[in-house]
Amino acid sequence: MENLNVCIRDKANPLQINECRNKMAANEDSFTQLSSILALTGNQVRLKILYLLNQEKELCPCDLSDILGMSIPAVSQHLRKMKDGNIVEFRKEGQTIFYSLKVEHLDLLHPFFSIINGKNLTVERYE
Amino acid sequence: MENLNVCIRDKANPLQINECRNKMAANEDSFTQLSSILALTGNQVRLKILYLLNQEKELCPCDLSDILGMSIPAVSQHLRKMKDGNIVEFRKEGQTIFYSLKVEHLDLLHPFFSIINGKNLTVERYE
DNA sequence: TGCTTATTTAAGTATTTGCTTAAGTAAGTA
DNA sequence: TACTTACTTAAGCAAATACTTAAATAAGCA
Repeated sequence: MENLNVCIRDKANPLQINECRNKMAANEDSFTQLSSILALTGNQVRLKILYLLNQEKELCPCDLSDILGMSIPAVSQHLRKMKDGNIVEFRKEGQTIFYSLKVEHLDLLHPFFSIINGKNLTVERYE
Repeated sequence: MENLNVCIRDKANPLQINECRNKMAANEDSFTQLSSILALTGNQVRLKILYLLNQEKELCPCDLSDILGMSIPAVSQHLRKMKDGNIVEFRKEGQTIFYSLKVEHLDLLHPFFSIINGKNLTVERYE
């Protein structure tokens, strides 16, 4: 970035800017991690898969393909992304592979499911 | 999709599949809306902007450009997406435009800010 | 009025995404 | 052993994304 288009208004608070910059630097890793998880949920197909896994406990690629009306490789590739992103896991039973949500990030995901179920956000606790 | 690669195992529960399919159809709009909001948060730059707006109440593109170390047009385009997505709004003061979070979706966003601040939702705290 | 400042918009581009089809793997089954 | 079945992986491609630079807009200010 050349940044020739600099804003030089004197109302800006350099102290505030600097504090913000430090905070960003300090939390760089958190932003990276969280945004990558949210990117996984920010796709309609994957959000549906996550919702279904939450509701049905576990499902195989075949079932998901059937429910979502899309090809098995397409589903499989979404599952791989989420497995790599550490929000789903699987177990094998014969040649069938059952996917499920990892407990680790359930707290992040649960409010999303509540929204979809129509239980509005403002009441989003469920203990 | 040609779906030649169909799974035909007999263990599948057609009743379960069908219920799921109905549920997906019934909530189609919710999935579309929520995933599009989550897609906005699933970008590191935008997540940072949202975090900063939450913390500083309001900021102009110029400040954000300065804090994030990126060009003003780049910031402006992210802000536009989020404005279109209805999660930020703005007010004008002279030639300066101050962006802020829309209250409407604060409940969805707040847990993200808590995670970044280290107040983790789950058990993995470290204080 | 003309010049500067703050911001947006537009056009161009490299990268990423999400599908497709085809091929590969691995666990039953005959 | 060979043939299914369930799934993954690879390659290819159209569309979307996120930046870049340059031009446009619009609000002060001299």
